[in-house]
Formats: sequence, structure tokens, C-alpha cells
Amino acid sequence: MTLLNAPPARGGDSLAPQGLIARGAGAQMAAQNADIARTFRRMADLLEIEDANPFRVRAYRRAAETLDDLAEPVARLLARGADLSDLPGVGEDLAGKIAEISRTGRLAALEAVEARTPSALAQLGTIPGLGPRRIRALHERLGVVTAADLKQACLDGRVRRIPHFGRAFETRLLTALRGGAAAAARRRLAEAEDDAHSLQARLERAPGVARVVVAGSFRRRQETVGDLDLVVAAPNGTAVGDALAAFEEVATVMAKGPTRTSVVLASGLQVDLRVVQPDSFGAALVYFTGSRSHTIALRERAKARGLKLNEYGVFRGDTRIAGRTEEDVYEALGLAFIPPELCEDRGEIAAGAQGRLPRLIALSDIRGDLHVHTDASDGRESLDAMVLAARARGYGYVAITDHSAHARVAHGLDVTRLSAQLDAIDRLNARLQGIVALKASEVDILKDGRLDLPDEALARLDLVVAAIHSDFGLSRGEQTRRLLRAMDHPRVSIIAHPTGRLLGAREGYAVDMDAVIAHARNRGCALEINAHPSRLDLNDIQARAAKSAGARLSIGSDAHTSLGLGHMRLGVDQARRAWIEPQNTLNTRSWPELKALIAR
DNA sequence: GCCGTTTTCGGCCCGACTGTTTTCAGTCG
Ligand SMILES: Nc1nc2c(ncn2[C@H]2C[C@H](O)[C@@H](COP(=O)(O)OP(=O)(O)OP(=O)(O)O)O2)c(=O)[nH]1
Ligand SMILES: [Mg+2]
Ligand SMILES: [Mg+2]
Ligand SMILES: [Zn+2]
Repeated sequence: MTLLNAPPARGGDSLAPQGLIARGAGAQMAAQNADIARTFRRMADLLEIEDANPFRVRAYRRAAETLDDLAEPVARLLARGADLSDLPGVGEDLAGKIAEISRTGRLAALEAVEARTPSALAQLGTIPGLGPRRIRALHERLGVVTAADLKQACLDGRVRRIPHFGRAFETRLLTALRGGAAAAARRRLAEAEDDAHSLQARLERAPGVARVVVAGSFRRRQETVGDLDLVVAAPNGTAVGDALAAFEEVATVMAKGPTRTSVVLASGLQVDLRVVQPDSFGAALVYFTGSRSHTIALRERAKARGLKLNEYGVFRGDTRIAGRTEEDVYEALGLAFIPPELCEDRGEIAAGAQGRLPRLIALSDIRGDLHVHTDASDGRESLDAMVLAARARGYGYVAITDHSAHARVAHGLDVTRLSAQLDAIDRLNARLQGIVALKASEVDILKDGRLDLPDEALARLDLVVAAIHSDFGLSRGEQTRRLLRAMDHPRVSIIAHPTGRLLGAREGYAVDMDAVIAHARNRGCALEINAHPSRLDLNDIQARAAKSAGARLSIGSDAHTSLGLGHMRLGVDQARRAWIEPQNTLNTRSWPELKALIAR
């Protein structure tokens, strides 16, 4: 199979019209999938403000999601002569529009809409409580286009005179506008975990609470989360909502009712709480775990079978036939239980109907860690400490993969220092029971694809992990050739963090992931799912493409401290989102099995 | 705008909370 998308959107949406997609100076390259998706979302936002058919609006959003889920660039699909209308949610019309954007970087239909409805209006939708209808009213009645216009209109007292606005809403708008009006940024999954567990633990002590689960994107283990969504089983929802609202870190209570409470913490993190009776807890979990599109697909399936699904249960007429557990709910819909990590409407419902869900990898399948640093390079702890910590985690092996000398800021090891480390590993293994430390390296891939260590040095290693840490700016072709050449080296068993992306900080370098995956498969070289919370590289979609192509994965913690070994589970989470099974992965095997596998 | 072991036309998930809405629209999950 194929490649990816560029990582999510680049930074903040600009106010500039999107009909013409800005490109780097002179670079006349095809629009990327993410650009096309962004164009469709912009189209949907503006059509919605124009009060277009909501299902037409939804069609653009659905197609945008499909594009985000695509592992292969549209330009390549087109070059291959593929029929884009085979993609879910893409028909004749949108297939043509995708091709148009891919070819020209523009969408005439969007430019036509923008001529009537300024693109900047869509930005106002990021202000809480401001939706398409109100934006339309502000535009039509007051000529508001930008946030600055809106602020002035509020100050003039013109907003309150529009029907359905009122003084309270005007005040709320002003507050939001003074606060910069920016919606809180998504945060990395790992950064939400402390808040999630703390909220969960305290809500468990709230009145009458039987169960608390953090659902939403957090439970699906999405790499970033927009908020925290908690589902609680309790007889009295108001009492639980009161308890949440009273937590000291709560800055604002956005909404509060008998079953739902929404608050914003001082940190800016939003927390949505949903409380149901215990006999609805399973249905509420299905609802609040999402994803939205997964849930909608389930509800459509229920309807097609003469049933109704909501957050209280599965109903035939007025009779509830399921609701207490998620398994019951899925079963009532003719489905096997679908693990949260798969609930993205990426084929899991069809698989669940046919009993073809994957046997997902779990943390307990992991037999060792193949990416670990020590204080010899940029790690913080000694070789002994790291190996003992790995043993304490129950691993049978741990690969010591310090950097090579080219990685100067990481204090990489030259041949002499590496040789000393290998001797130290031999001595450690001689006296250590229960785990074997593998002599390894995270060797730099030089600009031309050669490795930063001579073959004589590599020959002493049990395992060679290769990675790019420099020259991120090469062209797509050069970067791809560089990676393929590294994989051609017979001793290279794993490519670490194959795209180099850093969540929220840096897009991956330009590379033809399709070609990388195909070459990895042909060379028997594994691609890493780097479990570092800022990397998660490959991502879920890329890793799934790698699995589909028959390439192997390796999940490595990239630990720089003994605590960092614990990041392994974040990598496993992403592997699960990629539908990966134990046999797709190197480090679900014993060292003897692994050794046989990488010998080539 | 998409889509079809009920359909090629007529559907498209379903419910909670807010506010000035006096009978429900708008927004959000
Ligand atoms: N039925 C239905 N459920 C929805 C809808 N929107 C959201 N949900 C459910 C599924 C979501 O996973 C869950 C939480 O909503 P969120 O807006 O927090 O989304 P989610 O957590 O999936 O992603 P996030 O990281 O918060 O952006 O609520 C909807 O329009 N219809
Ligand atoms: Mg959420
Ligand atoms: Mg939410
Ligand atoms: Zn590393």
C-alpha cells in the first residue's frame, strides 16, 4: 500500500482566502491531501454560513475526513488512474473537485462562494457559542466580517438588538474576544494523562458514583486530544456535576444540567462530563467514546435494522434491548465489541460485522525495547540503570541504541567510544540474569544515505537502528533515496522515527512514504513506531499502511531515562490504532526469534 | 453532495443545555 498525509494542519488558520492555496516560492507542486481537506472544510464552513443544505455541508466534511485518512497522496492516485469516486463519501462531483485542487491548487467553486461570503467569517466560528446562523446574522445585519468588526459591534451595543442575541450573549462575546478568542490548542495525549487520572480519581469519590471512564479521543488514544470527556455511572447527575464544578482547578462552568456538565480548567483544558444511570453506562460509553463518525455509522446501522441507538441504549420501539455494557450494545447491533482505538470509521464496523477484527497488539505482548539511550550519548542514566529498569519491566532484552558521532549535540559515540560501550555491555551481560542487553546503535543516516559507522564497527552489533537527524531540508526525491539507501545496508534492521515529525513543533521531512514502506517490505527492514510522546512516528495511518504492505514494525520507547521506558505503551496505543497484531511487530518476539528474523 | 441485500429518489444520528425563545432556535457533544 501507500503513504500518508502531511501531519495535521500547519499552525493557526490564516485569515487569507483559501481558494488559492499558498505555496512555497516557485514550488509548483501538487496540492497535498491535507491542503485539499482544508479547502473542503473551508467550503463547508462558508456554505453552512450561507445556510446551504446541511447534508451538502456534511458531504464536504466527510470527504475531508476521508482525505485525512488516506495513506497515499491524491496526486499519486490520480497518476495511477484511480477512480477517486471509489473513496468513501466521494462521488462524481467531489472527485472532480479533488482533481481540480490537486492539479491547480485552487477550487473555482470555493472562490465563487468566497466572492459572496468572506472567508474570514469562518474564523468567527472558533468563538464558543458562535455558530453559522449567528455569524450569518452578524454579517447580514451588521456587516461584521472580522473579529475586530464584531468587537466594535458589541461595544456599540448593536449586537444585542439582533434576534436571538441579547445582552448576555453580547457580554459573553466581548469576554471571549478580549481573551484573544482563540480556541484552546489541542494537546499531546501524554500531557493530558495526569489531568485525566486526577479527575477520574476524584470523581470516583463523588456522591453515588459507580464508574468513571475517560472516553472521547483520550480513550481512542488519539495522538492529541482537544478536551477530556468523562462518562460516569451514578444515580444523581446533578450531584456529580456539582462535584466537578467545585474542583479547585475549574475556571469556568460552561454548561451544567442534570446529565451533562462542561467546564474549562485554569489550564485551558475543557472537560465534558456525562452522567447516566448504570443500566445505560455501556451505551453512554459507546456514545462518548466516539468517534463522531463511528457513532453516526453505528446509529445508521441501528436504524437500518429497525432499532434506535442513543446514549441510553439500543431500543426496539420503546423497549430497551441493550445498554448496560458496550458488549451488549455492539451485540444488539450484530457486531463484535470494537476496541476504542479502532473507533474511527475506518472500516471497523464492517470488520466487526464479519468477525474480522484484528487481534490487536497489547502492552503485554511486548518482550523487549529496541530503542534506548544511556548517558553515553544524550540519555540521562547509566547503562546499568537502563538495563535494570528494562528488566524490572519484565523485558527479556533491551537494545542499547546510543547515537553515533555525527549526532554531535547528542554527544554521539565514535568508533572508539562505541567499542568501549560494547565491552561494557558484554561485561554487564556476563553478570546479569533475566535480561540480555543488545549491542546496538542508533546510527545516523548521512546526507547521502551512507551510515555514520564503518562496517567493521557495525559488524560487532547485535542490532542496527538507523535514523535521520540532520539535513531535513532535502527534496522529497533526495530524502527518499537517502532512506532507501540506508535500508539497502544489510545490517540495518530498523529505521527509527521514519518521518522525523515532532508533534506540535515540526512537520516531518518530505519523503515518499509509499516508496519507503515498499522498500522496507522488500528489504525485510522494520519501520519504527517511535513511542516518544512528541514523536509517535510512524503515526497510526502510516503504520497501518506499512502493515497492509507487509512491512514489519518495531515499537521503541526512545527512552532517555528509566522512566522513559514507560512510553512504550504510547507506541502500543498507536500500533493498536494502526490495526497492528503481534506478528506484525519485531519486539513481540523472544530475542532468539528476533535474532533469526533480522539475520539476512 | 452522497448513497443503495429494503431504495437510483428521498433520505441523511440523536440528544442536552442555553436563553428572552412564549413554544423553540442555535450550538454543541
Ligand atoms: N452522536 C453524536 N455524538 C457526538 C457528536 N459529536 C461528538 N459526539 C461524541 C463522540 C465524541 O467522541 C464524543 C466527545 O466529543 P468531542 O468533541 O470531545 O470529540 P473527541 O473527544 O472525539 O475529539 P477531541 O479530541 O475532543 O476533539 O462525543 C455528534 O455530533 N453526534
Ligand atoms: Mg474530546
Ligand atoms: Mg468533548
Ligand atoms: Zn533515539
